[in-house]
This record gives sequence, structure tokens and C-alpha cells, in this order.
Amino acid sequence: MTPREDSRPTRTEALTAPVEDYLKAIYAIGRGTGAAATNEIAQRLALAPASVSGMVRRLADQGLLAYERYHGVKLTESGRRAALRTLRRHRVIEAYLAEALGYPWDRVHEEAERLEHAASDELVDRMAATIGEPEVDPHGAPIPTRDGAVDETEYMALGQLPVGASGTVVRVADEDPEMLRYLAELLIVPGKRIAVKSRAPYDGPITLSIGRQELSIGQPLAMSIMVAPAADKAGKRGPG
Amino acid sequence: MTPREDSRPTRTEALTAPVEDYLKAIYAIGRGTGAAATNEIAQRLALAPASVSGMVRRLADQGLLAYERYHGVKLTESGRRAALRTLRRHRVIEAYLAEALGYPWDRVHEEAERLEHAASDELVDRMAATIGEPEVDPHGAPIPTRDGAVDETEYMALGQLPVGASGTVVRVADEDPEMLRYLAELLIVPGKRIAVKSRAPYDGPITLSIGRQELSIGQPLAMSIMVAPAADKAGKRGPG
DNA sequence: GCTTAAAGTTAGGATGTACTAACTTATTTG
DNA sequence: CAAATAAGTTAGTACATCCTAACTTTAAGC
Repeated sequence: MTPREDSRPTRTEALTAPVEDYLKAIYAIGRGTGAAATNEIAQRLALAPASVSGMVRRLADQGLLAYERYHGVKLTESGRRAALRTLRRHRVIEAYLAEALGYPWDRVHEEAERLEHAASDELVDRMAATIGEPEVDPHGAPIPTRDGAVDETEYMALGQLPVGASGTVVRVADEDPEMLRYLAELLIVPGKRIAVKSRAPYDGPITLSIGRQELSIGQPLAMSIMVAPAADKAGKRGPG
Repeated sequence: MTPREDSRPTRTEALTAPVEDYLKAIYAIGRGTGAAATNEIAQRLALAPASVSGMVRRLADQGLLAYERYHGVKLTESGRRAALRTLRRHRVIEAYLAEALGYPWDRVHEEAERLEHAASDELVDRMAATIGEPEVDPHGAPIPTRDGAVDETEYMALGQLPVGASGTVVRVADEDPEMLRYLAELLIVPGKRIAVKSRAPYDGPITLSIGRQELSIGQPLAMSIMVAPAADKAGKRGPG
């Protein structure tokens, strides 16, 4: 082992790609505050739980997370900062690929998954500046600032919106290219106003209105679409 | 040169970053044809020779290079292709960083060293297209095409140019940021016309004229500057 | 509160890449 | 051509990350 005798707050000595992936996963599971279970981490990273046990101990030794055997894991302040640094890289890169290089939104995620571990902070900052300091990535996920501040508002899934309610799409799940292509086809993208017209029972299809169109989607897909519910009730609809 | 004999992907399982670095180094040493010695590879990659022996055997097993114990190493066709793929990535990325993101030319190399292992071919192609399919990187190094064709012309070092001769700077060494900043200050950049006015003996300073200016530089620096000699009065090069 | 299922851990091993130390082969030179 | 030197290799080790199999702890249901 190479214990860190130095008590200084970890002089950012470039984490490895797997470590950054663990931290991102733990952050995503606990959204900054909660704890993450070994099995959840394993599932999210497609690893065996035993591998997670081992890695989690090493990360705890490095001060990146608090760990008690059999009781899951929680990011320390330093781990949280590292996670947000990676998240910022990922999302700025996604936004840049889409904006500056014409990448289709269903493929930015995969490319960013690799680049986020290789790009320097300077590169990421230049990318962000070049496209006008975006606040969200192409799927609507908020981009942490350089100082590690990030909007952690929890939105409601479209699948949870009651019949008659309406809202604005703020974010969609970013990992499944096929799904993203389908959503784009339906014009379900961040910023769009959506109203729930009806729901079939037993998690059946949900009928929506978007602009002047009506369409219906399944419950699983509806759970991948996050919306900001409108304050008023249904009935109002603006142009577009 | 190097006609594509086979355009099928032959999708080799994505090489690791160290493997790509070995192939690049071996290519650079042998410039495609020659053989590379274990110690040279080790020095270039800042590794112990023993580590190179081990890796080189594995690369030979993978068919990336031809290896005979105690007699150095040579890229196979497949290894050469892989090396040029990495080189293309590296140089396109350098050109893109400089052109599209305003990176200063002394820092593109380091950033590209990491990104070259993470960027997909598609990303690299998009970058190249966006900046107009450049043929050289910011230091003048030729960019291999998608099919693995590359200009392998060997130029002469400015330090070898006889007094009275002149030429055009085609390329400078790309690894040392401080040196690059100094060269930029002196306006010694690709495309510039330079004439050798005089040389002090014992590898002493070389006096040059660039445009209307005269200046002198040391022999080591002059060896890092590659020039295309002008066809005029140039005599024959000396021995060596 | 006991039994069992779920969750989590340890043990032991594989792979890729690096190291140092000790040895072998190749090359140079007197 | 033999001794000295340079170059290269093997042996043994380390470390990060992953795995499977077997074990332990916690949580859940009666």
C-alpha cells in the first residue's frame, strides 16, 4: 500500500478512470447526500459485488468516501468534489460535441464516457466558453460549475404526472441511444411542454399532448422523462 | 503511398493506451521501415528496458510486431496501421485544439497525448472536417489519412544546413513547451524562410536570417528544427 | 426469536503493466 | 580471438482492477 502520510487535502493527483466511474455512480445513487449500497454500485457499473467491496475499501483509504462494512458508502466532501468534477467534464463534453461538432444527441454520451477521463480542466473550460457556458447538457442534465456547485432539484417523472396535469420536459435519460432517437422523433426534448391526457390502467400507455399533437407512450419510457410540473391545471396552452 | 489493401474494419479489440504508446514509439524510431531497439523504446517511453522486453513479446503475440530475441523489433503491417491510426488521432486533435479552441501551440501536445487514446475515429474525423482537413499539425508534422497513408519525407535539420544555404521550416519538435514558446518568440514556425548566415566552430551558435531579422541559436535547438532546403546554391551535405 | 433470503465480504486467482536484480547474448576493442 | 562493455532477457515482485466461489452478516417473515 501507499498510504498518504500527508494530511493535505489530496492534491488532485489525477484519479484513474475506474475510480472516477465509481465516484460518479455513487454520486448518482445518493444524489450527493444519501448512501449507496454495494449492490447498487455493482449493478450500475456492471461489475460483480465483490469487486465493489474491494474498490470501495481502497477509495475509503484515500479519503474519497466513508465506508462501514455491511452498511454502504457515502461520498466525503473530497469525493463529492471529485465526482462533480467528472460530471462537469462529462456534460460539458456532451454539450460541446452536440453544439460544436454536430454530434447527434444519442451518441454524445458514449463518446463523453471516454473523454471525461482524458480531458483536462482547461480543455473543458475552453469548450464551455466556446459554446457560451451552457447550464445543461443535451439531455437536460445540469452542468456543475468549476467550483462544484450544481442544481440538484429533483424533478418528477412524466410517468408520475397525474392525468390532466402538464409540465415542461427538463431532462431525459441519456444512456440509451435508441430511446433517445425515438424521443427525438416524438419531439420529446428538454423545453417542450407536455400534458397528460389519459392513462390506461395497469401501467398501460399514457396519452400525451405536445403542441398540437397527441401521442401515447409506455410507462417505462415515461419514467425516463423528467418534467417540471406546471403550477396551474390543465386547459391552458400557449402557442407552440 | 500505402494503398489500402483492405478496407474491412478487422476490428481489433481497441488497443490499450500503453499499447498505442509502444506502437507510436516504435513507429517513430523506425519511421515505418526500420527496426527499433529495446533500449530506444525504453528511453522514449521512460520505462525500464526489462518492461519493454515483456511488452514487446506480448505485442508480437498479438501480431502487431515482428520480434526476435536480442534483435529488436519491427512493426507488422497491422502494427503499422495501428500506429498510424494513433498518430492521426494525435495530430488531428492537436490541430483542432489550436484551430478551434485557441490552444497555444506549446500545450496541444500534452493534451493530445491523453485524448488520442480516448477519442473515437468518428470524433477525430469530425474534428478534421470542422477545421478543413488539415495536412499537418501545428508543429508541421504530417497527418496520416484515414486509410493510413502518410507523407514520410525525411527533412534536414536546420543544424545540418551548410552556411549560405536557406530553406523553409517545415516542422519543429513538439514535446517541449518551453522550447516551443521560445521558437514562437523568434518566429521560427512552419512556413518561415530561413537562411544560415554563419556558424561558430565546435557546435557553437548558428546565425540565421529570418525575414529581415538576424538572430542566433544554439546547435541543439537547431537540430530540433526541420527544414526543406531551397534548391539554389546548396552544395552537397556533409558526411553523415 | 429463529430461520431463511438478501446483501455484503473475504479468499484466492487472472490480467496487464510496471519495477529491480541477476543473468545471458551481442558487440567492441586491444 | 578473448576480455570488457553494452544491450537485452528472465525471474521474481508489486499494484490496480477485475473475476468466481465460499463464507458472514443483516434484514425479513412468521
